Amino acid sequence: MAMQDFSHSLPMLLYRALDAVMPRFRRIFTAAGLTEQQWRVLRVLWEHQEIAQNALAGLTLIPPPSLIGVLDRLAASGLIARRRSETDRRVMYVAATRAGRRLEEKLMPEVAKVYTELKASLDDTTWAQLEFGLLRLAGETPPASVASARTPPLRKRKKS
Amino acid sequence: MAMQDFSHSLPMLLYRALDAVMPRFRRIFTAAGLTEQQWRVLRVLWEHQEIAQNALAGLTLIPPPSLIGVLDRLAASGLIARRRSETDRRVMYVAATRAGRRLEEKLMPEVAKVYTELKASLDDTTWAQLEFGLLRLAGETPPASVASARTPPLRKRKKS
DNA sequence: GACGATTACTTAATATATTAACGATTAAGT
DNA sequence: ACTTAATCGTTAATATATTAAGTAATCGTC
Repeated sequence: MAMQDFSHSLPMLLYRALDAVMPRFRRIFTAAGLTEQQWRVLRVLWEHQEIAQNALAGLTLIPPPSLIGVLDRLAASGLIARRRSETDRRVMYVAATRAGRRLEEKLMPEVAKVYTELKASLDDTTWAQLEFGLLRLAGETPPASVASARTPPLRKRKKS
Repeated sequence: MAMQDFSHSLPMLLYRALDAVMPRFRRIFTAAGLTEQQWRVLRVLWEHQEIAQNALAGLTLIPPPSLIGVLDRLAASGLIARRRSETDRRVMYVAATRAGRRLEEKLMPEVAKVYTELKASLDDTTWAQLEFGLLRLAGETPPASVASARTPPLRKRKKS
C-alpha cells in the first residue's frame, strides 16, 4: 500500500533505464558532432522530408522554445533549412539539406547495430512486454497482435 | 530486422512514457515551489537522514555539476543543510532541515495518491511486466519472486 | 614519509528544459 | 467587415544537463 523505495518507483525506473541505455547511443551522436536533440530532429526529418515545426516538436519531444535553438544550430551547421509556409504565414517548415540527409547513411547503421545489441540483451518476451507497458503509459493503445503476444500462453483472464 | 519507426524505438518510448506520466507529479512539486530535481533530492534525504553528495547524485540521477546548483537553491530555501565530513574532508554530507522534513508529510500523500491512480491505469500484470523490463534495462536483476510473476502461467522455457 | 594516482567536489562553457509572455497570423462568431 | 479568440513561432528568465578541466584531500606504494 505504502510507497515503495524511491529508486524503484516507476518514474525513477524510467529514468534509470534511459540512463543505462542512452550513453551507448550518445557516443555515436557526439562522435558525429551532434547532440541528442539534434539527432532526434534529423531522425524525424529523414522520415518526413518536410515538416512543420510544431509537428516536429511533437515527434521529437523537444519543447518549442528549445527547438528554436536546436534548429538554429542545425541550420548553422548546414544540416537543415527552414522556409515559411506560403498558405499560412505562421507556419515554418523544416527540411534536411543534402548534407543532413547524407548523415543518415553514415549514422543509422551504427545506431541500428547498438539497437540490435540492446534488444539482444533481453529475451524476446521481456522486450515485447516492456514495449507493451510503455505504449500503454504513453497513452497509445497497442495493436491487438502485440497485446495477444504480451502474455503468451495465458489461459484464463479475469475481466474482458 | 530494419529499424522501426522512430517514435516506437525503445528510447523514444521511454521518453514518451515519462512525458505522459511526469506532468501529473510535477504539478504537485511546483505548487510547493519545488523543481523536479529538488523534489528528488528531498525524497532521498527523507529516506537517509544524512548522505554524501556523490551517493546523493547516484540515487537522484542528478549529475554532480548540476547537483551543486540544486543544493545551493535548496539550502537558500532553508530546506537542507550541508556539512563537511570530519574524517574525510573531501566529503560533503547533506541532510534535510526541519523545514525540509516537514514537506514530507505535506507532499507524500498527494504524490502517493497520484501514484496509486497511475498504477490503477494499468492492469497488475502489465505493471509487473513493465517493472521487470525496466529493472532489466537498468541492469538490476529483479528478484526471483518478481521474475516468476513476469509471465504467469508460462510452461516451457528455452534457455535456463 | 615523499610521490603519483585516485577520489570528491567544484567551476566553467555550451546546450537544453520549463514557464510565462509577446507578436504576427489566422480562424470564428456576430 | 469587425471584434474576439485561438494558433504558431519566438523571446526572455531561471534551472538543469553535458563535457572538460581544476582543486583539495586521501590512498597506495615504495
